[in-house]
Amino acid sequence: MPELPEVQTVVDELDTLFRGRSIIGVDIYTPSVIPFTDDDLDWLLNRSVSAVWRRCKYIVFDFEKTNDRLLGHLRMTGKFVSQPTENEVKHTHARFVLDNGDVIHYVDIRKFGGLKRIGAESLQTMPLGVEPLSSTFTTAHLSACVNGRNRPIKSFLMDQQFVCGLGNIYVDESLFRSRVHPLRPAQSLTDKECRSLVRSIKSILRSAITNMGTTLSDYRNTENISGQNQHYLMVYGQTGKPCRRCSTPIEKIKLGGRGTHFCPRCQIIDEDP
DNA sequence: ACCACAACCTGGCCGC
DNA sequence: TGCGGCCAGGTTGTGG
Repeated sequence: MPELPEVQTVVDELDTLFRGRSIIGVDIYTPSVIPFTDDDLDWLLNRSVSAVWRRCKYIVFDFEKTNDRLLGHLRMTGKFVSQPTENEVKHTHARFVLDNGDVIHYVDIRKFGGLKRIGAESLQTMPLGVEPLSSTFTTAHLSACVNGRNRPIKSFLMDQQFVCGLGNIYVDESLFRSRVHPLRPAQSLTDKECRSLVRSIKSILRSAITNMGTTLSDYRNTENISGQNQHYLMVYGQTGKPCRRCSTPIEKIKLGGRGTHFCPRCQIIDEDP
């Protein structure tokens, strides 16, 4: 479910809920999802949270008086909620009780996501690329990365080791805005197209964060409220509908096992027909 | 080194 | 109603 804008929305709320609070109770219902040992629980209980933040699509909990952290990932259907509905109670795998009485539940239908304790240096050794909203994500960086890579530009952008945080929705939307066909070999992009893509990606992610993320079915923020960005999608999930730029019906193909949406007229493969 | 693909789970939807 | 098949916002391991 969640890509960078959704994770950012969740993290902003988690930071408000957790920062400065101590975790005074932890209940684990599904150990495979939240594999805390007794040792981990001893470490965690009564410890104060200093910050909750995001790296790519990972959620990071920092604590006082320790260099260890909690690292979370929502994968497809994970969410943190303070107000679970009846339907979600059966998919709750853990709950955290804070010293102010708040209770935050980790809910995950498909059980792909989860939460684990990591050491201080773990984050740096993970194969994660640049943050797309940072000043290090530039035309020069993208141009250098696509050099020598023949895979489709969509597959390249989905790979978190070059640029991280993008997923299926925002890759399709960014390629549409920059009029680049998803099947174009990455190395075939011109500098001009790389420049355009960098700008599209930053702009689309920022708008999605402003809109509190895209809710298609599962995604909700911690108060179980939907995002609003789904109302602004140009190609994702728009199969058969007229392109909002040229009225040609939006097409959907399979690329790397993922549904891929594009306008066959705006996003051409051949640069000079 | 690069890249495609199956696997991990559950639930919703569509067609028969 | 029921059942099979396909789809889903992500990542990882395997094998060519």
